[in-house]
Amino acid sequence: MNALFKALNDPTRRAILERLRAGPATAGAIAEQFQFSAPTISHHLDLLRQAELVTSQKQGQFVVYTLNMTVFDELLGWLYQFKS
Amino acid sequence: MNALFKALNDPTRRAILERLRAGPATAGAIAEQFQFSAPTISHHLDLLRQAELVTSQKQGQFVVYTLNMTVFDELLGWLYQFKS
DNA sequence: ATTTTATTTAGACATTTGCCTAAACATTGA
DNA sequence: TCAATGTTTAGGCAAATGTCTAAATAAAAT
Repeated sequence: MNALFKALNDPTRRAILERLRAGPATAGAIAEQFQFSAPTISHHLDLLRQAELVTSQKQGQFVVYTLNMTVFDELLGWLYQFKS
Repeated sequence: MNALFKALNDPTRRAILERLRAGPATAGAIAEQFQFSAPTISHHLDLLRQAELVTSQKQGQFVVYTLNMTVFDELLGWLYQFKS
């Protein structure tokens, strides 16, 4: 839960998640959309992975990142306790 | 949206929200439940108020904090885009 | 009036965060 | 094998964060 909220508490990381809604993408393709350096984006991706918001698979020299929507359910569950 | 995620990115603040599910409470009553100093809790309450997750009304020398569930809908809306 | 009680504001300090550049690692292609 | 490409790791730095104590503010009680 901590890692989840931490990962979401950054506009760049939230934008990465929104980008991945369109489908999996390589680290490089993701990095192209932002003005930050590749290492910076790599670090953001690492935090998203720690929160299990994304998964990564190595494909040759590329690393493909994919949204993991499973974790959203955990978050929704936490939020729903406030809806009653 | 930024203030919202920022406010949620702290276990003490999330615990305060959960405390307020049981009903409104004064700053002092909230602070009693934690090991932190009153100023620290006051600061957390300030961040929750900035995110509009809580409202506060002064009642005599007390300040009563109340959950504001309205903002949760905004968050649910953001999450929902990932569910399809 | 003065003191007590409730809360916030101010200022300091250590830790965490987000960014960078340089270097390392891993895979592909000449 | 050597060079090019894609990505991560390492290390450094400024800004933000979470905590504290001391002081200020405001209302209540004596």
